[in-house]
Amino acid sequence: MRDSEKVVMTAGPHQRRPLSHEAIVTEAVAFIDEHGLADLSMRRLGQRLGVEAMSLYRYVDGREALLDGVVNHVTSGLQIDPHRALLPSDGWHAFLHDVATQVRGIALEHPRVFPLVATRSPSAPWLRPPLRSLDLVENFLEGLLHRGFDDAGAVAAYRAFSSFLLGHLLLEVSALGAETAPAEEPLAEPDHRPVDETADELGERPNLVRLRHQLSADHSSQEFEESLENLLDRLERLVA
Amino acid sequence: MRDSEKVVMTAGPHQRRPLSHEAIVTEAVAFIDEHGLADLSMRRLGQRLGVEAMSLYRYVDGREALLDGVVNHVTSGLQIDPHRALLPSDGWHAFLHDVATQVRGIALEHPRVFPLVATRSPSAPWLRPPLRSLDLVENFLEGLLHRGFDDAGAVAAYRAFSSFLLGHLLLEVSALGAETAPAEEPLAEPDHRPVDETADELGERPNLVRLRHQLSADHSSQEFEESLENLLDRLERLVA
DNA sequence: ACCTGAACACCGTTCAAGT
DNA sequence: ACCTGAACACCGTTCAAGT
Repeated sequence: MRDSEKVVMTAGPHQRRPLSHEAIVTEAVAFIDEHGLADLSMRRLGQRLGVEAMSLYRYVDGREALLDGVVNHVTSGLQIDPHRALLPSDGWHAFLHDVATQVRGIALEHPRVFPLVATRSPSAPWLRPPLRSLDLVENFLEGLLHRGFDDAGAVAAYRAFSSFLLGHLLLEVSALGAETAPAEEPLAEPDHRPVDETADELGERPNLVRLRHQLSADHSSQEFEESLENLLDRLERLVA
Repeated sequence: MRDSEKVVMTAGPHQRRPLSHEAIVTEAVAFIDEHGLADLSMRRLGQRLGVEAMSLYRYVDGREALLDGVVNHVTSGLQIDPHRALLPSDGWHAFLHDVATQVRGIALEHPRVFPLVATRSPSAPWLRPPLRSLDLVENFLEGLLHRGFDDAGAVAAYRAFSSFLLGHLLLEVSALGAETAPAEEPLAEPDHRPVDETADELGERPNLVRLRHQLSADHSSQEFEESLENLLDRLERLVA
């Protein structure tokens, strides 16, 4: 850790609600949202809860288990009810659209947690991120089967859908990081470079120079919807 | 770190080739391939190079910079030559297929490094994982423009392509992790559970019980090819 | 029952000192 | 020029001891 980013985390004995697995995990999520995963330590988390780090070990099984808890916590907000109709004219189309929108909501609410959801090893070989719990997948499959998919189709849809969500949402939160990360010390040397400051870095790369604004432009919502529609079209072939 | 997984890393003073940025990064990649990112420390990496940890700081700017170096190193193997024809009848179709295959090759060669490629914040807002360097993106865009894409089409293709690669490859390496992770202590209690050992964990989840083998089955190569073909079809609409 | 002090084996990083 | 010893401020984790 460089000296300039040494973290002091002065938030003193915060509240001192009764400790519990739930309370600890919730606070860990809040911490990562604010400071990022790299700054999360058992000691600092304890401090935020008004307790010494060692106390946390009564409720969580170490740091790795805590991170599993964090992933479970953010994904447990998902409501996948396989049998309730979402609209008058419900179908698997609406069902998948709803699940996709919910997962995207989580990713955007917790952009610094989502990479964890995307990259932690699933706990069983039949689970894939980002729908990584037994209940979530059971309900997801049931929702599709209930709406006309056969077994093979539902399995194929689970895979294609997982891959779609991972790709789009990771790209989206990664773009969020790219905008905020370079602003580490925004007040350092306000303007010592020429107006077109990026010309130097980009150098002899004419396409990048010409297209960098288009490349940075954010159309993630539309792209998400369009790609999702495309995926749904593809899945038409799988429904029995 | 639980006691059972305490790492001893007994590989003594390995070689003692002359230290350099390149040598250090290369060894770091090898280390992550073998032991995973969590076990990589400056001290252990120094040990592997026959040197004290402090010596590494002459050549790399700390651990975070080392990880950036690791990401650059594995992606620098990519050969994106925008103007050389890959086949007699070259076109953007073949060009994208080639790039996709190369990136997939990297992910499968370094499954424990790829999550880093996928999740580290890009160094500029016009870069997206997994094609995260200025040269890579410049060549990628040039390759498409050279084969008939206009500016907007090339930018849209870059995005769709990035998302596709991220999703598929992360899903694929994540599946690799799920198979190896539970086998932490494979000799502990060989068979004390009933034959259908998974029935307990899966509980009242009939779809999972019935489909778990299909869910675990690996068809990643075919799925990659098929989804890629689908993406290429979609991109037809973008070419001028 | 719940929390802590003290301790252990590790970290990343700096820097004056060695060769 | 290149490497190291010693030191500093941190880690995760255990466990006997306190209340």
